[in-house]
Amino acid sequence: MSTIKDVANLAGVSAGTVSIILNGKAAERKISSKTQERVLDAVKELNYHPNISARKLRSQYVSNNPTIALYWASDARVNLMARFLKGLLNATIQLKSNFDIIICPYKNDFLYLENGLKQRNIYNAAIIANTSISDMKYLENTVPKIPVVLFNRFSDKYCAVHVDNYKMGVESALLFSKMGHKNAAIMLAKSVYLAMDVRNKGFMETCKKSGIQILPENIIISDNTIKGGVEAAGKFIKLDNPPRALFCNSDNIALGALHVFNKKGIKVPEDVEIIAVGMSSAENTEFSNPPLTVINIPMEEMATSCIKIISDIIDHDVEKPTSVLFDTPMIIRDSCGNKYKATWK
Amino acid sequence: MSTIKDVANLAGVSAGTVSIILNGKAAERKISSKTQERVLDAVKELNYHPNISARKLRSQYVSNNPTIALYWASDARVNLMARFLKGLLNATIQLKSNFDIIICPYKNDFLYLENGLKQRNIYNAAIIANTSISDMKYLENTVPKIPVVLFNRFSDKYCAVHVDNYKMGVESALLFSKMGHKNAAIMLAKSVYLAMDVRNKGFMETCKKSGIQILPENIIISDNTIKGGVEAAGKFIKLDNPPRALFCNSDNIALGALHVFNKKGIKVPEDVEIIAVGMSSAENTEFSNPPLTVINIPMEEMATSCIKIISDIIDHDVEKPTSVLFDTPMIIRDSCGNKYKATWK
DNA sequence: CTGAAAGCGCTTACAG
DNA sequence: CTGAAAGCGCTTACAG
Repeated sequence: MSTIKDVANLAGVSAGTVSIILNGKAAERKISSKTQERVLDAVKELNYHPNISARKLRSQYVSNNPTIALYWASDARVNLMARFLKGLLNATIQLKSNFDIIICPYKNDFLYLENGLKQRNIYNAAIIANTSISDMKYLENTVPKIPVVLFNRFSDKYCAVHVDNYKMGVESALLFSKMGHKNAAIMLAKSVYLAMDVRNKGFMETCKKSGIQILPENIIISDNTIKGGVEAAGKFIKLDNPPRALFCNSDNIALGALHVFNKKGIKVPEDVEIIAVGMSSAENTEFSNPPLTVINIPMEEMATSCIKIISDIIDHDVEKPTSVLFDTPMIIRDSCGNKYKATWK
Repeated sequence: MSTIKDVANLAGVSAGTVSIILNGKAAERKISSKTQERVLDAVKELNYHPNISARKLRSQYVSNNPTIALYWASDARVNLMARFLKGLLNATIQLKSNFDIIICPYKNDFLYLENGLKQRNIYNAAIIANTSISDMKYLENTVPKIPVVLFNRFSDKYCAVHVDNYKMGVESALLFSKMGHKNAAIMLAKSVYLAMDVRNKGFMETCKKSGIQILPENIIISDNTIKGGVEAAGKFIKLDNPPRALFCNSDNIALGALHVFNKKGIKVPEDVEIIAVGMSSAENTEFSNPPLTVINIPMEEMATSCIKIISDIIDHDVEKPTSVLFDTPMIIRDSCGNKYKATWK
């Protein structure tokens, strides 16, 4: 990286002159056009671009906002990011935008490569989202140089904003049980994320306890996309005895399944009842045909909470790791449990 | 804002000592625990947080990435942001992540309050998205201190990545005309954005030329949300003679309308044909019931293009404002024009 | 155990 | 018309 001095040397002028020209004050300071030309040529030749840190430091009238890194797995569902960012924007507006939020895409399982966590001179703090199992292992065994808040994950060691994934599975199984089901199917997003596995576990273990059978062939694995749901439903309808209860650990999958069911004349909830985990925008499941019963993960509120914790940390108001557990309310709609709507807690 | 010197003074030590303690090297340097305590107390009392710019400047082993501001209207559709960010992440990964992207939420009509454009010491360059009419006016009449790329807008004065909104409306009208329609309805997102108005104009003017009538009562205005579409459809079905051709200037609205039509037993495309402008994630319209015919705005590719232009600007490879116009292909699906699928360009 | 000083890359008031 | 120098807030090698 070349500096203003390099440019000055190449152009045969002083650094101050280069600065004046680059800041558009050449006319005002009556710099000769020849000098200007030489300087601009040198800038191009050296591919010089100014060091913003130095500029900021020097020109102090600029408010110096704390810089927050948002580590987001680049292959994670983008819809989630949208909901997250919505909450985050709300928070920054509420808190009068006192932070610079920098988006740091990372590859799952490779969080350990990120320098921002290892050095204290890049960001003031970090929010880490979508960690894989091995990313979490890395975090458990390292000491980041900056304060960290985990999004949608939990650890004793860190501040965390999370939900009870196991409970989501449990409640879905309980509702199916209440509806009298003895068999269930499950569509799973294949995933490097812990959270989804825990959901499945909660569902399956509670089914077992409640006398609901889940045959191995009724466990269908797919991508966490609408298309993935379409493919999963293709397998589902070919089953010999398709269960009349279906749990989807992501609403994308459920929307894809719904598409296929509608096309094939399979009626929801008459022929099959569906419960999904609400990860993407609430509107999508609220106005599907039929509207889907979902367990809603309040992404926006969780994001806001993240920012508030970060804000407290930066103000030195956090003594030790604190975590916030968000409730995940079951939103009963037409696809399952409508007759219990009034009584379901 | 307090500095390390303030902390040092209050604690009665030198700035160097404070730095050592704050960087976790107290043990290694055998700083007495009393001193450490005094310093940490002072940090808290002054609510000190380190100036990242100064840290970066001093510790040069940190790569000094150019900082790009992403100005995004905070009330704009979040789904759009998701698609945009997807393209942006792809680009940063492709280009080996040579940029720091800072999210700068702004309020529509108030872009002129943003300091980042007026000073050259905050960001190296900016992408501006979702400008309102008055924001555009501001941009036309000002000279930003940093390079700017407009997203989904056009101006002679700036680099821009955009689409032909008028043409979208024209092509929709032409397809309806080809299908033999003589009447059409239109559901419009009420909007501060220019782009949407231009679409409507293109549609309406071409309808007129093609002998398609749009009665005033067949122009329905709603929010650019699925719920908005639900409400608009509520009005639509109460019309005395609802047209059999419906243009929605956003796919959100179309999805909401579809929800209502399905519920009321109105068949698409038999009873009414729909064309929508595809702004949110492609999957949503691909797997609706029925799948929607859309004019797709390639948000992801446009975002990637933005980053590439920014990259060229920073490398001094852009002489004067360049703009990239993206094609918006009509994707024919079941909701309209299926019989022309093969022949439609 | 702690301090004084140099220097990161810039900008700007001042001098000539 | 242009240059030399100070200084923004930090960190670190060095001195004691």
